Order: sequence, then C-alpha cells, then structure tokens
Amino acid sequence: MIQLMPMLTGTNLQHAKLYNVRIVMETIRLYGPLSRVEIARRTNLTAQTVTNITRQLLKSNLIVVRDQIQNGRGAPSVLLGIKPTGAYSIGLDLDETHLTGVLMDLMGTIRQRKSVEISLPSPDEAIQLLESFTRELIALEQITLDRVWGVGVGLPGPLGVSEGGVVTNVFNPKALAGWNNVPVVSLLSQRLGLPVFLENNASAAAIGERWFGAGRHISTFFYVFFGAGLGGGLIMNGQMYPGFTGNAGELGYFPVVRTDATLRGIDRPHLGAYFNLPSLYAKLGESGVKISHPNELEQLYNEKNQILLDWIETGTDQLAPFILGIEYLIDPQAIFFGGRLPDVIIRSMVNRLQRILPALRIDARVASPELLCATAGTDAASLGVATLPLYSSFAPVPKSMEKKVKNAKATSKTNPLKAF
Amino acid sequence: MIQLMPMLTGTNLQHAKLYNVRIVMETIRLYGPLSRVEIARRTNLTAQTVTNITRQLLKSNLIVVRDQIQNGRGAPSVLLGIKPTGAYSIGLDLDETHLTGVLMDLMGTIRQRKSVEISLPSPDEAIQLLESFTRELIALEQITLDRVWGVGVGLPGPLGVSEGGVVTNVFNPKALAGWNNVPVVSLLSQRLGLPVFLENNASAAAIGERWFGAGRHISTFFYVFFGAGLGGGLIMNGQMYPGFTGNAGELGYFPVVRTDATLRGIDRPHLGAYFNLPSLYAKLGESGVKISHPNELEQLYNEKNQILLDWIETGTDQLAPFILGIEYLIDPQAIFFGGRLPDVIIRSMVNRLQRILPALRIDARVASPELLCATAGTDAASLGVATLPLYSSFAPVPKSMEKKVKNAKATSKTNPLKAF
DNA sequence: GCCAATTAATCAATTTATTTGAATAAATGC
DNA sequence: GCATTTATTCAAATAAATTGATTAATTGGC
Repeated sequence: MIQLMPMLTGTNLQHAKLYNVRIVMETIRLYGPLSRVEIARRTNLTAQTVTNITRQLLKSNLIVVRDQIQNGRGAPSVLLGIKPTGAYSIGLDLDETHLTGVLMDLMGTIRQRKSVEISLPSPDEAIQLLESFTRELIALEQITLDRVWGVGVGLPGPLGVSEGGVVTNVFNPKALAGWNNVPVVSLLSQRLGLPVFLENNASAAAIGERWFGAGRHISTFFYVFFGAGLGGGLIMNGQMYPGFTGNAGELGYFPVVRTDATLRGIDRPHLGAYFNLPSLYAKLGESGVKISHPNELEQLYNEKNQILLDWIETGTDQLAPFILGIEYLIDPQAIFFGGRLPDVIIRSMVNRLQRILPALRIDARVASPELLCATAGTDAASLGVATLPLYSSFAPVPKSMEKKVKNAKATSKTNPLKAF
Repeated sequence: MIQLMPMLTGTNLQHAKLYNVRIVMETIRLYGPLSRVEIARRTNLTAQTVTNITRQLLKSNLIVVRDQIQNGRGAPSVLLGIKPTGAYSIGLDLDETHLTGVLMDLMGTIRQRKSVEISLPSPDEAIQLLESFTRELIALEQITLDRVWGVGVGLPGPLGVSEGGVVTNVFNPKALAGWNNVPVVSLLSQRLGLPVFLENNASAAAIGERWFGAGRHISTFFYVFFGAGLGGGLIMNGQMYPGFTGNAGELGYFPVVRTDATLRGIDRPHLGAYFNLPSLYAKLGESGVKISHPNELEQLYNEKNQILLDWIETGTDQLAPFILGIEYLIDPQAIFFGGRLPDVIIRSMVNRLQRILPALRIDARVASPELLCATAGTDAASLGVATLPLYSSFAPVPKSMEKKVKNAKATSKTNPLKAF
C-alpha cells in the first residue's frame, strides 16, 4: 500500500516519438477524419512528422483513408480516420449479482455482449467464468485472439491493494466475501495470454465516460456510480485519479453527518449503507414486490411505486451535501451520474439535485459544475473496463513518455505500439 | 472562465531535452549532492546524457561541484549539488491587513525579508508597493535584477479569473473590495521587466510546501491554509490542481450543514464566516483584548485566554467533517495545516482533529492520511509565492515537454532554461 | 610495490527522431 | 491556359540520445 514518490524519469527520442504517435491517434479519434495538414496544425507537429507517423499507423491498420475533400484552391485533402476494427478490447464487469461482458472496437462500439445473473462466485469460479466469457465473445465476433489488445475486469470497490496506482490483486473487497488476496491480473492473463487490467467498476465507468462518452471533451469531472452499491470515480486533467490508497471518490463510505430517520439505527451511518440495491430490494420485498434485476425498476418507477420513489428521494437528499463537497473541494467541470439503474431513475435524481442544490450553495460562487446523466447506460461499467486496454495503449498520458530501463520485462503484450 | 480541453500537443527533441534538464535538476535538488552515475541510475538516463546535461548546468551556474567521494574500488565520484545562488526569486504576499516580501535562493533559503501592516490598499497603491518592495529586497541582497528569475504575488482567494489555470487578472476578490479586473501580472511585469506569477495565497502555500517543505516527497496532499480567512490548496501528482473555475479546495466557502449555535444567525452558514481572523479579533475586542497581529495570539494562547481557546475548539470541530470529506473524496497521502496563525495554535488544532476524527470515520477504512503541521511557519504564503518562478522554470511537469509554435511570444524571460 | 579489477566519466561514432527546404501533384480562378 | 494555392512527400540537415571504446583514478590482493 505504500506508494513512494514516483521516480524522476527522463525521456529519449523513442519515447517522445511514441508519445507523438498517441497524440496523433487521439487527435484523429476525437476530431477526425482529418487531413495530415490539419493534424499538424492541431498538434503543433510539422506536416512531415505527421506524414511519417500516419504512414506507420496506416501500415499497422490503426487508421484508414476516408475521403478526399476540396476546400478552395490547392490540392485536395486526404482525410484520415480511425479504423474501428484496427483493435479490439474486452470488458468484464463482475459483482456479487451479475457478470456482463462486452467486446468493443477501437471506436468504442460494442460489437458483442453477454450477460448472466450469478450469486457471489468464489475466486476460482470467477476466473473460470471470466476466461470462458472472453473466449465466447471472441468466437462470436469471429476474430483471433491476437487482434484483442487486452481484457479489462471490473469489480465493486474498494479493492484494497494497488501498486503505484495499478491494481493487480484483490484483497478483501467488502462486496466480495471470501476474496482474500486474489491475483486476478496474473491468473487471468496467464490463462488468456493477454494483458489484463483490473479496476473498481466506478473508476472504470468514469474512464469509459472520459474516453468514449461525453467526457471526451471534459478534462476534469466526477462520476457518481450506482452499482450494487454506491461508488465514485474522479477524472482530473484527463486521467483517472486513484488517490493515495486507491480509494479516491469512494462516496459510499463517506460518513453521513446529518442523521435522518432512515439511518437512525446504524451505528456509523454512511451513504452506501442506505443507497444500495440489496437494501432497496429488501424494502420492496417487504411490500410483496420481488425484483431480481435493476432493469425491472423502470416499470416500478413508471407505475409510481411509492417505496421506490421514497428511496430515490431520500437517497438523493442524502447525496446532495456530498455533491456540494465535490463542488467545493474538487471544483470539476461536470458531475456525471450513471450505473446500473435505469436511465429514467438516474434522470429523476439529477433533476431533484438540480432543484435542491442552489438553496444549499453559498451565493458567492461564480459557477457550478454541470450535473449530467452518463452516456453509457446500464452497461457503463463493462464498457468502462473494456476501455482500459485501449486507454493504456493509446491515451497520450505523460507517463507514456518515460524511459523504461533496458532489462524491463518484455512489453510486447503490454504496449502494442512498440512496433513503432 | 471557460476552459477548453487542453490542446493535444506533440513534442520534439528540443523539448524532450529541456524536460530531461529539469529531471536532472530536480533529482540533484531532492537527493543531491549526487554523482553523474547516480543521477543516471535514478533517472534512467545514460551516463553520457547526464554528462552532457550537467556540463551545461555547470556552465550556467545552476549546479556546482561539491565533493569527491570514494565508495569502494574504482574512480571516485564527483558529487554535484545545486548552486543556491544560481537563481533568485521574490515572493510578495498581500492581503487586506499586511504585505510580506521575501527574497529566496534556488534552494529555498530566505535571504531577505520585509513586512508591513497595511489596511485594504487600492490596486494603484498595491502595485506601487509591490514594485518598491521588490526593488528594496534586491538592493538588500546586493544583486542585479537579471539574477532574479521572477516575482510571485499572493492574494487571498478566490481570485475569480484564470486563463487555462493561470491567473493573470484579479476580478472582484471577496477579501479585496474595490479590486475589479486588475491586471496585476501585466502591470507589475511591465514595471519590473520580470516574469510575474499570481496565485491565491492558499494554493501558493501548498506549492511552497510541495517544493521546499515536507511535501517534497509527497505527491498528493491537501493544504489547509489559515490566512485572514480560511483557504485550501490541493497538490495532486506533484502539481497544484486549480479546479475548473480555479476554486478547488476553497474550504472557506463550503456550506456548513450542521448548524451550531455560533452560526445560527447567519443565513447560509459556511466555515469561513466563522473561522477568520477579523471575527476573532472582534470577539476578543468585546472582552477588552486588542490584537493587531496574529503573532500576538501566541501569548494569549499560552495565557489560556478562554475566548481564543473556545474559538479554536469550535472552529476545529466545524472543520472536522470537511477533513473527512477530503479524506473520502480525494484520499491524499497527507493533510497539512499552516498559515499565519502561530505554530502552537496550529498544533493544537491538529491534535484536536487527531482526537476527533477516528470516531467519525467508518471503521472499514484501511488507511487515513497523516495530519501534519506545515513546515514553513507564518511566512508560508510569501515563501509559497516565491517558489512560483522557480517551480515554473525547474519543475519537471509534463507540460514543459509540449512543443511551442514557432511564432509564439519571446520566451527569454518566461523560460530561462531556453539557453539550453 | 605492483598489477588486475573496478568504477566514473568522457570521447567518438552511430542511430533515430524531427526539421528544413525543395519538389511534386492536384485543383482553382482569372 | 497558366499563375497561384495547397497538400503531401522527398532528401538532406540537424539535434538529441545511444553505443562501444577509452581514459583515469582508486582499491585490493599478492
């Protein structure tokens, strides 16, 4: 758990180039299709450098010539765009109630999807299941394993153990009883021969929103995630911020200072103790309504089920001060709300927050963050973890510029851009 | 105020080299004196590259040969250290009650200091005063203006206007009535012919702690700053995080949800309305104790003045939930407490918090951030703003690697490392 | 006291990226 | 029909890190 100050690492030509490759890829992805000259203008690179880099990207099948367009005089521009099938990625979102797997392409389109309801799997069962899901998704798409750049796995946080911000093992997560020091990353990557990325589902959903959702053009936002429990993820300067112990944004375990009647029984009331699906299911069960999947809540909401509506309102009211805390401490550009709850419910929460919050704010504040519904829908988490391998390969994060030592482990799998 | 997604900017050899120069400087500063081989080992650069870079740094008088040491067999190491007088910087901390100016060297040592008590200066008076303070400090040290790499100016936040995270103008700060859209940076830099950096005093204190204080080896921390009012600064991944509107960490305007008797009268209670020096002075004045400088509080504290002790205890109790918010949302490695209050008072607050907090935390939490007294003492803010020019020139932040366009403004003054 | 071994630092040549300036090609507009 | 404009690329130059050899200083063993 001890995280030392990161090493002060220099760079060199090769890594500077790799960074430029990422910059070009990302520019095309976000603003493409673009001509080489336009890429050069947007990145401050010279046209010649862009020519060199795009030549290699074309050869590697990561981009493709799209069109030729004429703007005024002069030679027409050749527009370059991302080749969606240039790379694939797999995302697996597991919690105590379900597993969802998706196969995603380079543009973030879900091409295959599988889902199953389960109940608290053991680590062995889970690894088995994750492997078979991966192989089935690849078979469905009829591609070979080598075209998949990695597998992302999402679990309910907090996961406990991280190494320099990278989570490899799962240590006693609260939501997964019996999971004690499970090396998910090494177990699964050995079985599959693919790079595996592990992340708590809330942070993963935030990364997904950042890379493929409305967060593509927002560099700093908070993501409130409704999974089996309540979680949160924080994106700052375009990168996920894990916190020192890997628990940044863990809204669910934030102590509730104001004690409402609903929390009176609990010793140390915290938001997650109230705002979670199992406790909602239990409440509904008492009134004779049986629910087994969050999608069924949509109908209940439309039927104006009073228990559900009360749960939403009370939970939102308890959430409001925390949203204020995010505003004043982190001052993000936006706060997203997403997760496994149906869109209508999330939208009603956001609407209620927008009504409540102005009265709580100190009037002196100039601007407040936008409250937005997440774009990914109920598969936000699996979509989010699927972005992890692509993010790791293509995001132009400063870390990608750092020199690696000579005798570091072979990076052929973990950094596929090494072909450059 | 609108802050677009930062441009995706490529890099080139020259900027990669500049980054390596900063990496070498910072490695020597933090861990020096070091031999060239040791620098190479710590930075992943080759010995030859380090030789080349240190040769130029020696010629530029930024580093100096310190010693030769023998470790075992082989040629002895030549140790290189920062040359403290290789660069100077000036910091000016202004608020409605005082101005403190310091002249600092490259190692963060305060070499000259001036201070004056004033009352709410107009912008014109202030600029005049800032200029004369700067010239007096330089005269005291008997150096020429060209050896000063810049001037940092600190004002009580929130300052209102920032451009891409860089504050240049002051727009209606709450603490400085009559200051409406004052272009502090351009006014002062024109008069002095030096780069000027503007920052709110809390963030500046945090940067000072990061660069020269205990934060040198802590990459993520929060800084609770007691100035005339209450402020906060956030350092993440070694860099100050300003937030989208420049107000991240603005503790003072965070609404207080729990309403104590002390805040009952106020319409929208917030922490800063209670926890500020003018209101303490007023309270003390009612009981016949006249205070004009925060240093005088130390004696009152030692005399166990009940009004002061109550103010500290109540304020700390109100602060506690906010500290929890920082823990759960930001999950920093440490939280520093510093500012213009005497050390004994800050220490008593930290002690009280350490007693209060465990009972409020959800027991499931694995690790909590350390609560620490800041190292800089009552000059934290002026020390902090003095670090801004040095930080800007020498900090190995990723941004320093970005390519600048050809016809950008001359950078001779703003980036003195351009000699390389 | 000598000499092989070891280590720090540098020199010289090589490699690999971007940059620069010229060339080519395609389309427009007069 | 032709000068102009623009996108792109070719070829040579430039500038950084890398590599391998070299030098120098010192230790430890005999």
